[in-house]
Amino acid sequence: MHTSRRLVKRSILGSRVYAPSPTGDGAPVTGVVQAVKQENRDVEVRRNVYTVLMQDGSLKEFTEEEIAVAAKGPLKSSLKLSSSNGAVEGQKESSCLNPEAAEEQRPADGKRVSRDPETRSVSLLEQKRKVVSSSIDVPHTRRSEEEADMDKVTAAMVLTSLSTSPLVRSPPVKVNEGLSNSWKDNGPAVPFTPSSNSSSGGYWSWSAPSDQSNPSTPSPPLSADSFKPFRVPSLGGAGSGPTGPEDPSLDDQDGTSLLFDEPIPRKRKNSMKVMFKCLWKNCGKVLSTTAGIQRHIRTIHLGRSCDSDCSDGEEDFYYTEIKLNTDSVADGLSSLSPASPSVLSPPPPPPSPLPPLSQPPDSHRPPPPSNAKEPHVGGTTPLSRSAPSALYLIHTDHAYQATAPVSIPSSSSNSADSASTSFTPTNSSGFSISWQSPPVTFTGNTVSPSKSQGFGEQRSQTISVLSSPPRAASALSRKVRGEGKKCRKVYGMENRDMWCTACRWKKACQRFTD
DNA sequence: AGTGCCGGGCA
DNA sequence: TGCCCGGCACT
Repeated sequence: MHTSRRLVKRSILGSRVYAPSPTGDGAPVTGVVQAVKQENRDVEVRRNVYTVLMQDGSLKEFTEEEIAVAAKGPLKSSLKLSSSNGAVEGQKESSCLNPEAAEEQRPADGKRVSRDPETRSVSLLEQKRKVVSSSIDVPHTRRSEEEADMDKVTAAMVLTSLSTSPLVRSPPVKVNEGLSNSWKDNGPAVPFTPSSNSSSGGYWSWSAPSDQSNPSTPSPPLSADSFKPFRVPSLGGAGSGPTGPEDPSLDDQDGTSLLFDEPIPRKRKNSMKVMFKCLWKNCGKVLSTTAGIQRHIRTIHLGRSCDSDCSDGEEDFYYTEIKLNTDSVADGLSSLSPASPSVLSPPPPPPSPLPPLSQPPDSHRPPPPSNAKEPHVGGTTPLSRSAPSALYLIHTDHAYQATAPVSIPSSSSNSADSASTSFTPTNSSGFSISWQSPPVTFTGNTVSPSKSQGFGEQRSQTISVLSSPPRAASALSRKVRGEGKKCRKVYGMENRDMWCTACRWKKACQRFTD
């Protein structure tokens, strides 16, 4: 309501209108509204004067009534979104606004935007503002009705909310309706095109986790009813042209949607697991359910203790959906750090920057999970903090081999060092893993000093590993895999009887020692 | 998947 | 102790 009102008010510029002929012959002429100014002729009656650029290039001023009469109806305004020159063909008054909108135009509305005459040259920026403001649902609750200088302030607010909100929102349905009515015949002048929209949205919003320039509770609580209409067209809405209103449902099912409706677990690919990652600054909480992540955000970050029913939906801004390949990453997540993907897990540790200590400067740069779909979060994300830790483990797993007395490859010296600092077994054989959550992660694929073992077996053995000196002797004694010929290769399986006994017994070959 | 071989079971 | 094999690491 209020939103549309404002849109109406602002959108008159650029409208093509009929105006009385300046020659007085009665033949209406067309012109484009260039500016609106408000005349306060007396205290009570305020009237708008429209500066219209006539076809002949002259500028004329008309009162609202004059234009309205000439146009056979009240001066209607809709979003006159036009290309750069503001020329709007074919939209004229045919842009049928609902009576309510028309009514908003009346002088009686004391809150009409006072348009400075200097704005008669409608700049590109102005046009863009209109585009933006028409595409974005700015909840009226955030805006004061007393805003006098609407254009700039509104635009600023819109931009601000856009840039800070992790969620790109779509224009409210009402706006779309208006648009579809007035623009349906107007292909090129689509309010927003896929490119423009996605670019703007992608550009501003989400660098969220990495870009922490908007640390303080960025995005406003938007009214819940504005959610659904909005979330949709942001991505696919424009692809099919000016069919904005129909898009929502379609886009909602878009698998690549960045939007998260409450019933998230809809269609999931077999091997994909959907998690929800907290986007709060320095928080990387990953939970498996929307309820969980919302609760986390609500309680931890928003400081609200109440239940979800008193939520205004603000939590939605602070988490994102990520898809994990359950074969690899998710498994690592769930098995290595069981605490994280759990709804019931306690709140994460107080937000803190990534511990530089635990991360060797150059030895590892965990590639983001290939299948993890994240909304262009640059660099290391909270997720990648946990998931790649599996890789980390795998790397360090080689450490024990490197710590053989013979030589220590420099590449692994880092982990060896960190091992000595973070965890110091009796003989520093590669107990290096020292990243964030100490005990739990440690149980993962830690170094098995003596011999390789099954995963579960390693887990069960963790205690003993911690409590007793690793069997370094046996670990180190494991022969480096011989590269030379072995009995099996030489004689083949069919001549097994020709193998040395060791080979026959699956022991280290004694015949072809390296 | 193939290979090397460690750890452990069994007689 | 000899023999065998499960299973892991590595290629």
